[in-house]
Amino acid sequence: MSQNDQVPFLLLIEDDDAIRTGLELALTRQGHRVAAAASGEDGLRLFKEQRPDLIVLDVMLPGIDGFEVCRRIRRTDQLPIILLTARSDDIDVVVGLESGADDYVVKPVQARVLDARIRAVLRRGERESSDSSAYGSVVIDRSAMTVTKDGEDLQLTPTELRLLLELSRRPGQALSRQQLLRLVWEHDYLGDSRLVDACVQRLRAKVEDVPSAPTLIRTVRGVGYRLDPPA
Amino acid sequence: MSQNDQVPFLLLIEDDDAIRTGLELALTRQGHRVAAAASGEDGLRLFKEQRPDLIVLDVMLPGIDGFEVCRRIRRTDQLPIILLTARSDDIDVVVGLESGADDYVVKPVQARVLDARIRAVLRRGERESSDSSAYGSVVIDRSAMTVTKDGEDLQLTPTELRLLLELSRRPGQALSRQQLLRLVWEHDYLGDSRLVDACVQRLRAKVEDVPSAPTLIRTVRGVGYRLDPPA
DNA sequence: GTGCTTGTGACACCGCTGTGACAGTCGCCA
DNA sequence: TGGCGACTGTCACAGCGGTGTCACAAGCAC
Repeated sequence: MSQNDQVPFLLLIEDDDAIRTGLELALTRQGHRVAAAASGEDGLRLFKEQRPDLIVLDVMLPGIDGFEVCRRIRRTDQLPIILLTARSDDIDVVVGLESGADDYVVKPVQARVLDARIRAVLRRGERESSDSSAYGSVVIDRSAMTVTKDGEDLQLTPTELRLLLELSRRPGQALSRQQLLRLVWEHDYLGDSRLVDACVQRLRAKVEDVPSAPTLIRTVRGVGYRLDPPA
Repeated sequence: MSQNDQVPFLLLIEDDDAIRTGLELALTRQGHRVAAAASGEDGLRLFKEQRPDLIVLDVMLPGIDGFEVCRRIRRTDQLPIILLTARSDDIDVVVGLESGADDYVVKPVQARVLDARIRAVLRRGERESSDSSAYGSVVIDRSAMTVTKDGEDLQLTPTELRLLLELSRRPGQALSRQQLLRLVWEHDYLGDSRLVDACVQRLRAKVEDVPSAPTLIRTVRGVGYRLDPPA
């Protein structure tokens, strides 16, 4: 938020000379400060020395590969990491996100695409730095314990608020009724009552534009519910 | 506060070497002056010697833990303290704020996020150190220790005044009855007495235009109370 | 003692919450 | 494509719990 004036400092880890120097040039021209490394080892060293704001990391590296670099960094730090992967290989994507990366880009990559991803990831990080998060017109303020829609207070009840807070701690992740029961109600067993559904319904009535066609709190059939991150 | 120049002077207390040196570097690059300590004892000593403008304090420390460091500092000083906590553990958060911290950040932490929080807390502090703040027609004068409404002295009792001051230290933030009890009364446990409510009621009677429909001191159902910042 | 402040407990009120029945919807399979 | 079964949405209602309010007595300073 206060950082909008400051130039982001990136670390680019990529062994292919042509791609590395090309991206370094392009990203510099897009207004970033860039450091570059040609191997995983050099990358980790540079990371510790220079503390970049974000890392762009090739997956296929000689020696320590990108996934491993990612995991090692994640042990102590949570700066954004964008993976560069050779093909749109879904397995790679999964492993990458599991190893703690924030986003991935498929090679060959256009500098302006990469730049757009970089800015998106940095923006996301800044939004999370405040205690509030926005889902379309709905804004959750964790410190004030209020939820607003188009700027107006939604007056959620305590249970509705807790439910929304728990969902928003894991945006995009489906939570079962059991899990929600534990997280929100601190019960263990739900009979066959409509407890969770009823609360979700009440929450939708306040939060959604069209409660009968929810776009925020989605039903995951056979599982439970999921809070969709903003588009 | 010994340092009144432009660059904020931070004290970082963190026992993990990797995180400490990493954050020290990153924060320095973000434009802060940073001193660092690896234990609670060292931290307290450095604090007395160097008088930083703000402290970033890990909770899990060998020997004196972060909460205790926080409490000891708070006995004599009001400088902003940001806690670093291992997980988004709600209990930790509550205890942290009760021990007198101004904010908390969950580890692993992104340097950018921490920087944003630091600037936010410092900004808040600047607003406060101007010794008066206005909430609509209600003006709190910290140096005179008076509260006026439409220019007339409200004659708050000592407890009412302390309650209002604690609320106004965190405008817009909901505070639980437990937290208020610790901050204002320095008790640990509230039975099921209406202590906080009664005091809030008396304060509202003096401060609000329509005490039965409060606009300044809002009830946050299931949580506690919150002082609304001026529109 | 006098006057003010503060903590306590009783009480009423209001709105939240959980329940269960029923209707509606979705997906699967023939 | 249509039907069936399972799953989900919806609703009304009664009980409950949190909050506002108040009176009173103890504490305290003068």
